[in-house]
Amino acid sequence: MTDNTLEAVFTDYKPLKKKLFKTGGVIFFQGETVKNIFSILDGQVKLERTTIEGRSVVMYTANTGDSFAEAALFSDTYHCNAIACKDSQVYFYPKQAVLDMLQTQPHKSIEFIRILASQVRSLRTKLEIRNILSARERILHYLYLMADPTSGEIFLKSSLKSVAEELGMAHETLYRELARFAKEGIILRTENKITLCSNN
Amino acid sequence: MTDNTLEAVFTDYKPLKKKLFKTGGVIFFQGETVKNIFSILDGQVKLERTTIEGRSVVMYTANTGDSFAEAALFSDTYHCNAIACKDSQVYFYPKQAVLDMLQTQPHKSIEFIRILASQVRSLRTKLEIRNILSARERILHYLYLMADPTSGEIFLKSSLKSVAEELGMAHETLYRELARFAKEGIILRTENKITLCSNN
DNA sequence: CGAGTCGTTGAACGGAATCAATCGTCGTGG
DNA sequence: CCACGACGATTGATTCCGTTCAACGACTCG
Repeated sequence: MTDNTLEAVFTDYKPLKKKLFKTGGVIFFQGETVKNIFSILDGQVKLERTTIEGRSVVMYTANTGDSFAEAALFSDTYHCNAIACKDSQVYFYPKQAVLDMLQTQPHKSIEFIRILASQVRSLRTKLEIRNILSARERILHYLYLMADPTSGEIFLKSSLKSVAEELGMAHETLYRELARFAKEGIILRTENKITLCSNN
Repeated sequence: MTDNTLEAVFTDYKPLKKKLFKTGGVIFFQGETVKNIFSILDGQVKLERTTIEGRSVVMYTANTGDSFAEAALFSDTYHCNAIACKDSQVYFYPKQAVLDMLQTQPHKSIEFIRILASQVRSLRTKLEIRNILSARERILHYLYLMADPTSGEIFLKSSLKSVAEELGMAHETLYRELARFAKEGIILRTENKITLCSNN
């Protein structure tokens, strides 16, 4: 849906470096010098940081087609760890080459701005959802935002468990509330589709 | 701290439109055609959306120096409402003029990319904090991120109440936990400063 | 076929929201 | 100038919602 890929920016940048990371493989560590930014040809990568107590906190989960660490273009070191959570094919874009390209090719930088702007909007939406304290209303608002405006249909691309993670709640809570919504007739559920029943 | 202002991008863009909005004044509504993007000379503006039940949810609070609605550059309509929550002086940057400028002046577009990248990083950090379910640990992690790495000092720029809002919890909870931290000797509190006691 | 994961539901506990009351400060207008 | 209202900070009491622990079926994959 959101077209977050850098590939459009790099259509004619041929000498791409590509590398396969096994599940658990480290693309970079927090504090390392920034040499590249990345996009995922296929797989999944988590950006995470460690808390004082040593627990890891997920900042962002990048999927196939997404780019990540673009924000590091203007930073000397990475601010988090990047770990492959599936076997992943990852493209490397050297930082300096990217900066040069943006400097010299206006339409590429506009495209890059478009991608970043789309990321900003998507992140704001996620934060907006988190600003709702009640789990029930948070889920409802999420469904409302995700649903097709006319049909009210939501096609689940990912597992409910990862949706729960995105919503910032225990997955059990999501299951329970969805069951309750279904019982109350607010939603209809099939295999991988949820339909919002608009009875206003 | 984060230099989110657009002014650097517009140093030589003279014919600025500036307007004063009283508290509660509407800069734009969701659904309106995008004509401008904005920055705040002085004041505070909330970007919000309405839920199905009619409650308003804050997406973003922009303060003096911040720009907002830059993500709307690539959108036909605004995706949220913008309301002044203090009397605010707001700069207008016509959308098309901005796009033209980015197209023609590479160093400006690089600067714009830098601003957007910084916003992405800041939003990711906020989201990272929200991924911690326990209020206690969330506050602790927030303090850790905000503190000066060497001195452990945190200077409170805003009210604790707005910090609580940013952390996504009731303000009473924040007060209580801070009091508890102080009692446990984890932090030291003075008027507008919190110091993390590093006893690892 | 067993290990791993998702989806689902139950039970119980605890933590965080909510309601409420007080105090101090600041700005404003009569 | 002082009273009043608004708001932030703080703390207490209570309620309830959501986490956590637990158990089970279904499914996939090696």
